[in-house]
Amino acid sequence: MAAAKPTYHHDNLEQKLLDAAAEIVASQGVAALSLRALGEVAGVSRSAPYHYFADKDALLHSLGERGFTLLAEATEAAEAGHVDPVARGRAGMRGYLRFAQANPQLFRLMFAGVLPRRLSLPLGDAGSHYNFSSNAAAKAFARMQSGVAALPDSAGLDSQALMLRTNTIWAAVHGVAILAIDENLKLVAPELVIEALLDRLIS
Amino acid sequence: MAAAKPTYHHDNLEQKLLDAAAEIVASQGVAALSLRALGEVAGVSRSAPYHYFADKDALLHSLGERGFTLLAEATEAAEAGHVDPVARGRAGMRGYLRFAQANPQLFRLMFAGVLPRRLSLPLGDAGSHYNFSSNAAAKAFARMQSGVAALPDSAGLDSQALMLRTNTIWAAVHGVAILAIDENLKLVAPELVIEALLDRLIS
DNA sequence: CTCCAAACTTGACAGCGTCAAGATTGATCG
DNA sequence: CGATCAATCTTGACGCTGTCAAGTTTGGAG
Repeated sequence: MAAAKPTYHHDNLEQKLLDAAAEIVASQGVAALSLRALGEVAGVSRSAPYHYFADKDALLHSLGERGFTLLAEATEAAEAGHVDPVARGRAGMRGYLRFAQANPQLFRLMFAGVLPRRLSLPLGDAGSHYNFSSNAAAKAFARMQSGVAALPDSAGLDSQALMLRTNTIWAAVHGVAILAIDENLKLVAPELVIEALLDRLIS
Repeated sequence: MAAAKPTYHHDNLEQKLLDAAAEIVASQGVAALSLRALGEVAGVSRSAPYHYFADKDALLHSLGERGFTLLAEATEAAEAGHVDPVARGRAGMRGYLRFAQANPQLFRLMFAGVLPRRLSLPLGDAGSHYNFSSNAAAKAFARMQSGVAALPDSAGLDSQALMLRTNTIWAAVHGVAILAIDENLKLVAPELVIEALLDRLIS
């Protein structure tokens, strides 16, 4: 048992706070996350987080950022081992769905419009900009885009057409993920819906 | 100017409250909706709503219910005039997207997982049940399903296959709508994405 | 005219995010 | 070793929130 008395210096409290916040969100949803409960879990007072996050929104933003990094890792891991671009693409999309199912509360947080302060980030090399709620999100999208570019049917597409195709596939898969975690696809397994979409969209 | 003094009996205060709440949500988002502000707008005290709604969640639930009714009306209006099943289906989906774009905050509320107390409603005539966050949502889905059933490619599909196809189309369109209202498709017009999906999914 | 149940208000409480002011600490320098 | 300081964390306080209990007003029935 560590001291129950106030301790003033921790190491890496920022990470500890993020971990605790992630656990609360995962288990009870974003609505249940209060700075006071967070402090209690992290063994720290209610306003300690203000030294690392400007306000609660900034904390949620960091949580979302982490989420997009995890999402990118999950799809990357799902693609690993596949060499055929079509197989890779399909595997990645299945990974996207599985991530959402495994982290429903986090996924909702990432896309529920809760995240403030969207960033305008340079995307690709054309100097075009893409509004994303996080830096990691932009990277994840860029990865996805290069995967789509590698598909046989994408040969010869100009950048605008490639962007359209990437958005199309993404939107479809994302729709399945969102509806799946809200249990709105109950009568049909989400995996079946994903396969049906991939059959039509990826080749 | 009506009396500034407390008035104790209004007519149809429930509707007045819902209207005021809808306006606040539409203009400032669900996070800005407080019962106190609601009471002020409706010219009533802070706890008057408790006579019509068990709590704030119940009020949000009613707002969502109204949203699904409006969504159903919007898609129905979009389909009106088209006789060809394919044209009807495509028009309905375009209406779905336009509704989301015209009512982003409401649409988010309907699908953000904010809505509590999902209902388990009988769907169709097979005695199967479908979890929906509102009664009107179930009706809207049933309408959509009958539209999909009318498509030429749906001929001979059993109920499970038909359900799969409905879910597939819905998920794809819903994904576009959700990403569109969060401005994540900025580099490509959402309308283009919808058309690309309808080309692949509806025929 | 009286009375009552429904409609609405007021007072109060705990919990929330946030800020200002104070307490504690490990590190640095004489 | 002892003093000093900036970084770190706590405590107190404020206004806002959802919610409930108790009180007030009202239209209508008897």
